[in-house]
Amino acid sequence: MNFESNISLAVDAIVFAYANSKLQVLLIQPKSGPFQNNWALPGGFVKTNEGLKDAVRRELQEETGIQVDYLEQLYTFGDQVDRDPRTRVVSVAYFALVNPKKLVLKADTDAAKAEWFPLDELPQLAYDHNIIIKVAIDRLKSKIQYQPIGFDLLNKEFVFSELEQLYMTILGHDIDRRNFRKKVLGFGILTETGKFRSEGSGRPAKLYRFNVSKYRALESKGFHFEIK
Amino acid sequence: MNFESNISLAVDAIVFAYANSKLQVLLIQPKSGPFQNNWALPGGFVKTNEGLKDAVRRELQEETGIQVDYLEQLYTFGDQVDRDPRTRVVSVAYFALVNPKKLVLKADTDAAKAEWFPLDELPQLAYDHNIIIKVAIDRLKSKIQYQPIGFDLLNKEFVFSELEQLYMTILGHDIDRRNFRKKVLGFGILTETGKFRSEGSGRPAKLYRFNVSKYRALESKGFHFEIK
DNA sequence: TCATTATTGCGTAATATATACACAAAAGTA
DNA sequence: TACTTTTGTGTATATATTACGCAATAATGA
Repeated sequence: MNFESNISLAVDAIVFAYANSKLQVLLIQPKSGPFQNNWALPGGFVKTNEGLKDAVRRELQEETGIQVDYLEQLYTFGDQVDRDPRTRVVSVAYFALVNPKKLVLKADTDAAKAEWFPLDELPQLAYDHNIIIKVAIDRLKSKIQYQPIGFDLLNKEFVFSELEQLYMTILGHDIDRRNFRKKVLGFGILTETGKFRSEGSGRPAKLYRFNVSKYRALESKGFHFEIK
Repeated sequence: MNFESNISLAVDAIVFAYANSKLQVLLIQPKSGPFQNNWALPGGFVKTNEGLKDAVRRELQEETGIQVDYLEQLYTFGDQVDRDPRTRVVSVAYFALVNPKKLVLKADTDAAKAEWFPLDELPQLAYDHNIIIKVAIDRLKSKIQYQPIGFDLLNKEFVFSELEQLYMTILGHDIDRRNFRKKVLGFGILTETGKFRSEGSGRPAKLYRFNVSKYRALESKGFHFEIK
């Protein structure tokens, strides 16, 4: 059996952040290749002795200096043989979330030019990356409804209106403040910090924290997170 | 940039069928390689100019002679560098369903030895295929709850008790016959054929058919299939 | 052929969940 | 100190889910 392959294996990362009531995607400016005028998802070829997830983490570090808060495999793009005009490349796309602190990109890495783009202002994208982003948005939209991953898009301590805004932005429909609060608090997975935050005018808001261990405990007892 | 790769790309298929109130998985006996004494998932290396899904279909045809009724990408296994003791192999696993007619495997293809195994009687498996199957079961379990893929495991014309049994088997808990029927019929995605089936003793049962176009129409109007 | 057994088909009441909706409290601002 | 902004809270209604028993139809065997 011959193990030589003419297929190159790459990974790409779709990193989402949340700022200004908008979802943001992290893009880089390719230094080389056929798409130097376009922006692209961070990513690159997998090394022979490197796990896929490790490859994503490495590329993200190298190209953007970012360490993500949530990372999961999204989909492997390899049905279209000419995705990359140079050679056959199959790409395993990963889906990542970061909290707002990561929005300021450090320039002190050997990072390529990297920037955040709001979803509704995406530039021309390289390869099939617009399709990949679409798939990632779908995943985010559906997963945020049955897994508590939204908290990874917020600061550790957050205010109810932020959580609510986040869900409205991602799901694309209004949410009743009272019912939302009632439901989420009813889960018993948030801890009051006792602190308040006062942003401009208006009554100061209670700061909450997502309680991972409580969530895990409830989950193992059959609790099922769900927000529609 | 150098495109040579030492990573081989494979596809594997987890094909489920439903028989004797049990889920069955399709396995093959490897002709070569380090696992000739074990059974393995059908699959093989992807050709340079072949889409991933095409590769799965080809391998399934070659190794088992089967054409599946439902096929979707499951997960790409590539975090463990030594999954295959011979060389680095990343495998894109696909998840497939077939109806009961396909349970009789044709011997007239150039198929390797292929057999159906009930999930609770799986033999020793090659590579990390037991893990892959576990992931596939999880997917089936969750997906059958929000997509009408269960019908792909039944004959075109089926009886309510079969559908109910299928769900009980996969979800692993009892279902109230009346509530189940009420709910599913309420969806409006089944068509009565007008025919009946009498299996042994007992009152003959109405034969139904899954109405794909009705489902699509409802879906586009916001209908959301869900069975817990 | 008639009683028995097995399986299907069906409705209603009780409970739980989701939705709709308005006003007071706490801060900043003019 | 009046006005604006934002947060925090409860109740009534509608909807969905669950629990539950009995008659109809066929095969089987005494």
